[in-house]
Amino acid sequence: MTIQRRMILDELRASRSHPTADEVYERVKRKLPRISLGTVYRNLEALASQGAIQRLDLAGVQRRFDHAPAPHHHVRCVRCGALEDIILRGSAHPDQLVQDARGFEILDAKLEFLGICPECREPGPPVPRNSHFH
Amino acid sequence: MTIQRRMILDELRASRSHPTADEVYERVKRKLPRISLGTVYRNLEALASQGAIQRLDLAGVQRRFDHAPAPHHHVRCVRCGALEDIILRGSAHPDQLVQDARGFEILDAKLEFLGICPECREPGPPVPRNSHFH
DNA sequence: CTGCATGCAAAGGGTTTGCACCGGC
DNA sequence: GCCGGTGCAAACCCTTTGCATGCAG
Repeated sequence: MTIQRRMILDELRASRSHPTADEVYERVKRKLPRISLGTVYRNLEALASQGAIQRLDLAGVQRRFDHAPAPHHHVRCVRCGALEDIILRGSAHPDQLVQDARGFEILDAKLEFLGICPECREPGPPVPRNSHFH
Repeated sequence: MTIQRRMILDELRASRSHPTADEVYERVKRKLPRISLGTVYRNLEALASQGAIQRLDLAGVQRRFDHAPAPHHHVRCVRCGALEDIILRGSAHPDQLVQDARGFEILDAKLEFLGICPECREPGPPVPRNSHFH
């Protein structure tokens, strides 16, 4: 556990926003100005593979990282791209949703909701859209 | 509807495999040797935005394209990366799964299952793993 | 001393874009 | 001729990687 890895983990835990690697990099750089983006990627990867954090590979957008290692689901705002945790009604095994699995052995499911966040629902200046958010 | 766009659409419809853009490119190139990858991307994008086909932005992998414009769900093999359509038990609105939406207005959900495909379940030479497939 | 993690920069893969050209109208 | 769509290549973004250096144990 180097000082870089420590700061990266702290920064991630201090943030609720599921930051991207370069967001983590920008924040950690305030305290460790000589840290490199490569180091951030390497440490995020290492932390994820040891189960301390979670990689979020979401549909069609840049990868994000989650301080919480346990799997859970997310909502993404289709206007501004904001990403938040979401709470589902039940925690049924994905198998229970499947009628015909085409012979696959189902291990897991990735469920991402799309919607409009509270801020974007309010009237106001239009948020610049990004095709990735659809 | 240029000849290029026609061939791209035909090739996609002839394929069940949800090909990537470069796979479409390789296949169409057999009949139109001078077609460029840029043209393939532009036409896939155009076809998708006019609703003739569907872009699949899946979690953590290269984008794929689906000849079927209607939304449906998929299974991805975590070993070989194969992607197939899947049939769910019901067609409940995603809202019904959500207990706390954090103020979001839920519009849609992207649901992707992960599993092992029939081929990869059989004993045999191990399929080279790709970290993207997890 | 040894070795692993770092900083740096370059490479890599997938996708988008600028631009000149072409071909149909 | 006009104009949109093309081919080509370069640019782009995110991510990974090779390498020499440096710090920790």
